[in-house]
Amino acid sequence: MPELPEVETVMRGLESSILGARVTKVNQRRANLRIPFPENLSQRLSGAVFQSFERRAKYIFIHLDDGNILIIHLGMSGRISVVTELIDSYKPEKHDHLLIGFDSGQTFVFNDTRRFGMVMLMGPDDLARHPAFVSLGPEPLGNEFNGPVLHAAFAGKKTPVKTALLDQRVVSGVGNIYACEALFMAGLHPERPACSLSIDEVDCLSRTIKKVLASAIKAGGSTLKDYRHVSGDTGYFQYDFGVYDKKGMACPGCDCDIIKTGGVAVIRQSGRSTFFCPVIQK
DNA sequence: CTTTGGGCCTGGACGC
DNA sequence: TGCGTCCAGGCCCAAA
Repeated sequence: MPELPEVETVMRGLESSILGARVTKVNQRRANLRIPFPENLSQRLSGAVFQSFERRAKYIFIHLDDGNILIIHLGMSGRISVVTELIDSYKPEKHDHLLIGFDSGQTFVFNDTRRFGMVMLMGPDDLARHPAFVSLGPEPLGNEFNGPVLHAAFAGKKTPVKTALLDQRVVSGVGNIYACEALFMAGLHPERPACSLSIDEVDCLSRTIKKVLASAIKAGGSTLKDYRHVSGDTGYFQYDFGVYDKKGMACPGCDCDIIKTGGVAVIRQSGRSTFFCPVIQK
């Protein structure tokens, strides 16, 4: 489900609903998701204040007042909701794996059907050394990400540009939807070897990545299936997709005859579906 | 080193 | 109605 815009939206929702709340009780309802829950999670969280929130790549960092950081990854189907209900009166639903109750009377609910999500808890030193974070590429919305930086990251990479964009060491936070959409907006064919793009093409691509991510954040992310804001609302960027999930349809940039062109095409690259317009993406 | 493929899970869509 | 197959927003690891 969640790529950068969805994770950013969830993080902002947490910020506006439980900033400064103190944990009163934790109900961990199974031993693991993709990885085991942290040891003694309940004891270590109890009494802690959720002091600030941050997104890095597709991870949410929650800074606690004891200096530790609660890290959450939503995997494919992870969903966080904050309900105005005491933890003891909340009736867990199927796939609710972690409940955190606060002194504000609210309850944080982490639901994850497929259990590809992750929860970690560690101090800043361990975080800085952790293999999941050391090799993360630049944040695409920051100034540290631009055409020259992306061009350098593509240098020597023969892998298709679409696949390269999914590599979190190249740029962090971009997933399958926004990789397809950014390439579409840049008019670039997804099968081009990453190293074959000119400076100008990569410059354009770096701008379309920023643009599509920023637009998607404004729209509150894309809801295909599981994804919801912490309030339960859906995102609506899915209505702005140019090519993703639009096999056989006319792309919005193209007035060609789809009977002749077949409309939006789908191919498989490294096991993932890539949607693109064969007419305008070269 | 780079790149690909399989595995981790559940459930929905589709074909028969 | 049921069964089998394929597919899905991500990430990690083994193998080539």
